[in-house]
Amino acid sequence: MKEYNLKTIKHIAEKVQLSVSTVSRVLNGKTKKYRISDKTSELVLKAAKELNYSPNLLARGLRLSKTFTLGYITPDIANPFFSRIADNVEKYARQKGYSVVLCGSEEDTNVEKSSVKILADRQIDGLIISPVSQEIQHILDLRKRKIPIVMIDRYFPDMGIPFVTSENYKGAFESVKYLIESGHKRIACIQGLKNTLPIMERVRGYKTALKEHNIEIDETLIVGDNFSEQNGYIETKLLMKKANSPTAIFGLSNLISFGAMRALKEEGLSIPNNISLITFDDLPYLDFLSPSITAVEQQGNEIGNIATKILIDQIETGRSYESEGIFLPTKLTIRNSVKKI
Amino acid sequence: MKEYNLKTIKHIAEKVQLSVSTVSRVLNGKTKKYRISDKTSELVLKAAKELNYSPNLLARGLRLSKTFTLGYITPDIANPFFSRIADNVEKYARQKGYSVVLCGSEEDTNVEKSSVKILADRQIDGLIISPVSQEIQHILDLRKRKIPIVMIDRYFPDMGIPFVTSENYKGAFESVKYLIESGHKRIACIQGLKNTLPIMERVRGYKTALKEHNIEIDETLIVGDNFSEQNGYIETKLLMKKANSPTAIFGLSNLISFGAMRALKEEGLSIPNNISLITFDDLPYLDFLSPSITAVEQQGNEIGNIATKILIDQIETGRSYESEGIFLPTKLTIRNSVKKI
DNA sequence: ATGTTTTGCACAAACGTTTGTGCAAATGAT
DNA sequence: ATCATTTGCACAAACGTTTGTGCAAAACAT
Repeated sequence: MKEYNLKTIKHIAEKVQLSVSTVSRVLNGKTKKYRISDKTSELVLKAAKELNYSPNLLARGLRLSKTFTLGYITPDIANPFFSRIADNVEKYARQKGYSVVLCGSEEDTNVEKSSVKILADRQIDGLIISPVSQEIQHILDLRKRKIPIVMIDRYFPDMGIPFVTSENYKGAFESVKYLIESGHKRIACIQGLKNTLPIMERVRGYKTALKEHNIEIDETLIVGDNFSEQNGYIETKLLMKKANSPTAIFGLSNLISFGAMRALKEEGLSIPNNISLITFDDLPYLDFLSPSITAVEQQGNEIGNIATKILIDQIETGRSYESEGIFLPTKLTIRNSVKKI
Repeated sequence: MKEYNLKTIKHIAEKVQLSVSTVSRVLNGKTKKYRISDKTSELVLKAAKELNYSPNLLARGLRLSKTFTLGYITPDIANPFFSRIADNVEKYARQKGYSVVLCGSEEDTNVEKSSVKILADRQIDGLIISPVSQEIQHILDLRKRKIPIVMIDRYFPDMGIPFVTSENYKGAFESVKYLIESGHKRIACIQGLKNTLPIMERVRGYKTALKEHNIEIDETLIVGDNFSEQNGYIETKLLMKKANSPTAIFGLSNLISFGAMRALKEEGLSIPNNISLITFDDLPYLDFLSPSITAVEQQGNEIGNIATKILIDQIETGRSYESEGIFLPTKLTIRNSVKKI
């Protein structure tokens, strides 16, 4: 295998006996502006092709203070909700000429902070993030550097940072309403991370639905504190041991509900006969379970696309996004996991 | 909000009235080598902290020809098999001080080519890739530039490029053996992309198992040609319309089998009474379906971790990996989707 | 006091780009 | 033939680092 020396603009310049500036201008299509003759232009292009030239994006980035790089910080890329978003973020970005560097926050603010710093040091042009907590100074710091940011799923309102999320309140409200209309009164709600807005909004939807139907809110039925499968599992176990156990569970995320299902199965409780279930996040397999599970669908694809579009728009126009938050409608897909009682 | 000017080494130098070289050396902990006094060292560190200095990784990368960046090219990050791998790749890399830029290939060689080029231009230190096809010149070109590469899942043997994959042959062999021992003779096999090695190996395992049990191979039962859910769906529909339809289906990936299940459900065929099913790729929900689905588990976490470890080892030692391929064992988890006949 | 070694740092080049400006040569006008 | 304009390109600086080398001043030795 023969040694392969990376070619630079300089090599082209030497080969065609021109200056690097001329070569650069030709390669960047600025021949008119700098009055490069067609003859030299062709010469340069031919040489570039022959040498298999490819620009060093580090150097360009350094010079231009523009890297065509986006950061994407996600709590858990293995979660299908986030991986679907990542898929769309990456595709959209690539189509627009941007690359995305993927960083995990592992649902841990300190990890998130260090990921933000790494991305900042890499001089990203913009950031997409689903922030772990309400601790956001590191994100505001980024903004001070004039780096556009878009939040996904989780967000902070009134900070002037645009976000794309679902109609969490409405989605939860409709679900619980449906449960109530099916005759349920003791409805448990297993939360994700408590101080995230989607969860706060979903819980608010849950509570409002109960109130509107004159059902007293039993705080002992509002349990859980993170997005893990384990959380769903444990809380379900505990719920079902209660003296006055619920007749329905509303799981506020896919993993939580999965944990709930695992617990119910272990306990020999059947859905929907012994207990009804509705979950946030729809996934294809939910339709194949017995019973199939009623779910609140979020538009993961659109969330990713829109967030990336907004971000790139901000980067390229310099304008900050006019309307702060975008709430995408959810859809309650009714299946067979809720019993009429 | 006050303007925030990014601080450079130069600003520190001015502030403490020293040269940039001294500052750089202090910041890089090279005080002994260059005999920087403790006094100046402390002075510099203090100033750096005060100014909230953070290094520009582009500039450093340019100077050092080392970016601490890995590329990860995957056919479909939304596929849980790949997103799990991505999760582990990113975590391992981060722990070792590397970032990963995520690129999709969309199961398309041309997209893959352009992704490779983008990453190369970004001067990545190494690449992890699940190549789409056997067309690999672009990957060999990367290698000519001395950029270490590790292949995941899909690979080409005997090219001197290390890879981490599953024991596809054995996993398939065991599955089909199990089907045969359950009394099945007409076993269909729905493939993914035909010219990928995992598929070739799985099909080989399938065929060998049949042969060893003196069952004639019926090529019309070997169908399908890509990894999509649709492929599984369509091929299953066609299979079940056949005069002599199979009694069992072996789906060679999670999405394929999911498509198969959808088709079977639509056709009103029940698993395992009307047809048995085994799938490659285990996922948590398979245990919750009725019936639960027998599956060949691949160690996604380990694949990601090992591949990243190998890659970074190569980058940092400069040695190419001694043994070319790593085959991780699969595990057949027997559930209730196969009927004894 | 003189010579030698050590200490402590600064200078400048380099990594590969992009771009404002300057300056000959070619072209045009009269 | 002379002057003005246009054409076509080169020079050099800059982006923020890192690092080989050079050179005073300080410390030491005699």
